[in-house]
Amino acid sequence: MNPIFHHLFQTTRRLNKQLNRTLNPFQLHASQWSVLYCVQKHEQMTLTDIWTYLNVEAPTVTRTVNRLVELDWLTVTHGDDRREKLVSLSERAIKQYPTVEQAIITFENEFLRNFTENDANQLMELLHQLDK
Amino acid sequence: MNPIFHHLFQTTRRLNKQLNRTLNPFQLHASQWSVLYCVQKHEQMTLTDIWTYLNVEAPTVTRTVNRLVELDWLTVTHGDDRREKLVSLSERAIKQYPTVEQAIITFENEFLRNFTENDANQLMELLHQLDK
DNA sequence: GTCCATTATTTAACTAGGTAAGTAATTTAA
DNA sequence: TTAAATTACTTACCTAGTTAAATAATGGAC
Repeated sequence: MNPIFHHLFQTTRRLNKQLNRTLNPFQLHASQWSVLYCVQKHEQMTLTDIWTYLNVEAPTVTRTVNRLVELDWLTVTHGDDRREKLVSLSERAIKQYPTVEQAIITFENEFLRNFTENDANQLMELLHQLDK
Repeated sequence: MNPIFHHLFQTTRRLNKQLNRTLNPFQLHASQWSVLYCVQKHEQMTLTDIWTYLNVEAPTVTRTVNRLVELDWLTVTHGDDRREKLVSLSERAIKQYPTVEQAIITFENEFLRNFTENDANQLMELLHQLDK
């Protein structure tokens, strides 16, 4: 296995693990947060909007959204097209969002403490290069 | 969510997915391959050796090794310390290893086709920076 | 030698990713 | 206007990561 791949996998595993620990006080996981994040940003999204944005498969999002509805972070309504589910933050989520967001920002700064603006740009550029 | 994290997650998800597709003809998955790879490299490893090397938790390796034994890619024996499991490639795995390895190498070259030696070093360096 | 701490592995239960195949609503086209 | 194709989402089933707690073998202190 190419050492680059090995390192990529290891870094993202560690990132995910530490994100989970950060979110633990809120009973949230990293992937759940990424859904909350984009729903908050767009105010309202369909499931297709979400899985397209996050670049994961539809069934993954179905499951995560259902869980977040159970946990009262999300609410779901229907629009004119009755196939679609319209997802938005619950009342409770709207109240708690800033607190969670602050914990995430603090964590991100810690995780990137050895990263300059330039390092960040370089990394983005290199990852982009792999996408082509 | 910081765009760097978003991109890191997306890139590794895509890498994993494409690795799985590459390995599909051999009825193998990416994580299973990473175990075969390090066992082949070290000839014989304990479970602890494996999860330390791969930097994952012990139960993950227990499960993957069991599956690979079922699929006749690995064989397990016991040493003097009867708590330990000594893992090595099966006869079948030794025969088929070069074929799988070649498929992986071809895939890696394709995945990294836009990457120069210098890009690779830069990426390694940046990931290393995040580990500190 | 016996008791206790440590080490190696496992089990159980959860989240999260994937594919393949299914259902129901909508759209297209003849 | 109805039949076929497409779209949105779900269900079922697999791999793979995690934590917490259990079991069994080993090693050390006395």
